[in-house]
Amino acid sequence: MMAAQSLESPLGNKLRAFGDWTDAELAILGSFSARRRRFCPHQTLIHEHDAADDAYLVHSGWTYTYKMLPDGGRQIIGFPLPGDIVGLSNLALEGSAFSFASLTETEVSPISSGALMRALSIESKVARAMLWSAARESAVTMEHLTNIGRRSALSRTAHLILELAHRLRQIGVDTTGGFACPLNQHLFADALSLTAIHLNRVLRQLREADIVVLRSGRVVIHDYDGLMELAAFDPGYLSPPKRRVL
Amino acid sequence: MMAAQSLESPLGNKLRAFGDWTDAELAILGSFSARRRRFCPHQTLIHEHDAADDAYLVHSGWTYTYKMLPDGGRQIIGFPLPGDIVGLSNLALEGSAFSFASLTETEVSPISSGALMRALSIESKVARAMLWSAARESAVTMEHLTNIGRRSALSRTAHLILELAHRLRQIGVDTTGGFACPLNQHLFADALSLTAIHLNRVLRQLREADIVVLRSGRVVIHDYDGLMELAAFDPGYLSPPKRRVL
DNA sequence: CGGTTCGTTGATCGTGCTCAAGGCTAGTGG
DNA sequence: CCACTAGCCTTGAGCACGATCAACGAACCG
Repeated sequence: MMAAQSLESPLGNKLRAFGDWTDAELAILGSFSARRRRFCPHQTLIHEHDAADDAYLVHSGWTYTYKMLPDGGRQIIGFPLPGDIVGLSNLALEGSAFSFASLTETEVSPISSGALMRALSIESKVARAMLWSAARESAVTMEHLTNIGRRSALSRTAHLILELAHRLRQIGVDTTGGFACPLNQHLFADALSLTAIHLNRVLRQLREADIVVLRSGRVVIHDYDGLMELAAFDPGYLSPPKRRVL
Repeated sequence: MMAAQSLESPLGNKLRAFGDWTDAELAILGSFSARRRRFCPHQTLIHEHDAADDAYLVHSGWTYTYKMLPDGGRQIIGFPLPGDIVGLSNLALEGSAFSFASLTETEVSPISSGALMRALSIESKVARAMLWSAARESAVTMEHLTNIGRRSALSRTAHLILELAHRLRQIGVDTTGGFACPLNQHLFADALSLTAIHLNRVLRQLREADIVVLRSGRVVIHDYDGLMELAAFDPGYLSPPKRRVL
């Protein structure tokens, strides 16, 4: 009976294509729906930057995930619908990369990291590290999304430069004052959703303001604080968790 | 010795924050680097839409991931650096959500789905389904990124409407002719990185062209083919794999 | 009723695009 | 040594897409 329920749910519809499900497998899937919680419209289930100990399987209702910018801008990442699982990647992160809110009345099942790990039957540090790695990649993509969607050309150029500097530092490259960078302006432009011509003018602004200079395969940072402020950069989304997650 | 090597590599630097690593754990991590392949600059390692049986751990060099649009536009998703693992999510997908290319000379280790699953010590259909779910979410976000970065307001509005229609259909909602949709124009605008005012004008265009109408919580599609063409929509990234992956 | 939220329209402005041209530098061959 | 090429970078002029500011209308609800 629980089995039947599973395959007739929105999640079941999505997963039907995976072939036949044994009763044992359906029981595990069904266990995700054990606890149910109901939310009124416009409730926030996950706050950006907060620790998210649960992911959520959506049963009914419309929801949305989003990021806010310091200036009040909002970038909606997506609209999770019934059958979607929201925030799997948060389980591997110290703070959520996005906020998650109900749009209509919504019914969800929280999925704890413990329940997920038991369902996947994994419990190893390597697994946690891999999942963190995947989760970080996803957080970086979301950051790019809000960067391109809601920041000015100048600000998002600054943001990308800082992202690269921080990621290089994490793998042991000394970036004080700058770093080697083989990107030409065309690549940069395609990453920032600008034309190479306009990027060029942006780089000139950064150069003339004595903030950062790109030339011949090298990024030279003259005013790190100014760059951080321009970009409203918060490196949290790149860092490995300090406390044990998953 | 392999242990020492592991923690001094770029990946090791990133993962050091996970605490002490036992020799056994380091051996598994080290096994990811067993096979190595070298690539000249500007080689394509993963083609968008192609099956990607391997993920890649980058050892050295700069690389980039991107999506192309029919009109020749390119959206760069990110710049994987040494220590990053590229394409984990592809292992759960039938076709890669992006292309992956070397920028400089690059050294990588392919990670097969088998190797990954052994490392995570999982082998269950539930796990595959969960990982597919996470991978699809990631593919959707990348699609949003290129949508916002490289498409006109009109085209990306059409694209989002089609995404919602297809996802609803996957969970059993009948969307022929339209669907119920509680999004107001402000939400839509924030998802599309437009102002609500401009979105309103875009919606008027779509209405006056008899393509699609949004009104009072309902999307009515009058010209499905026209909408598909406007959006250059390819639903592949939403579908569950038809062949067995992972 | 007044208040609120949402949708609609107009007028104007500006960021970033397009088209076009020219300037560097490195590499190649005379 | 110079001529020539090919990439890449730089700059200018004009344009357009979408933002901003400001109102007003419609529906809903206390």
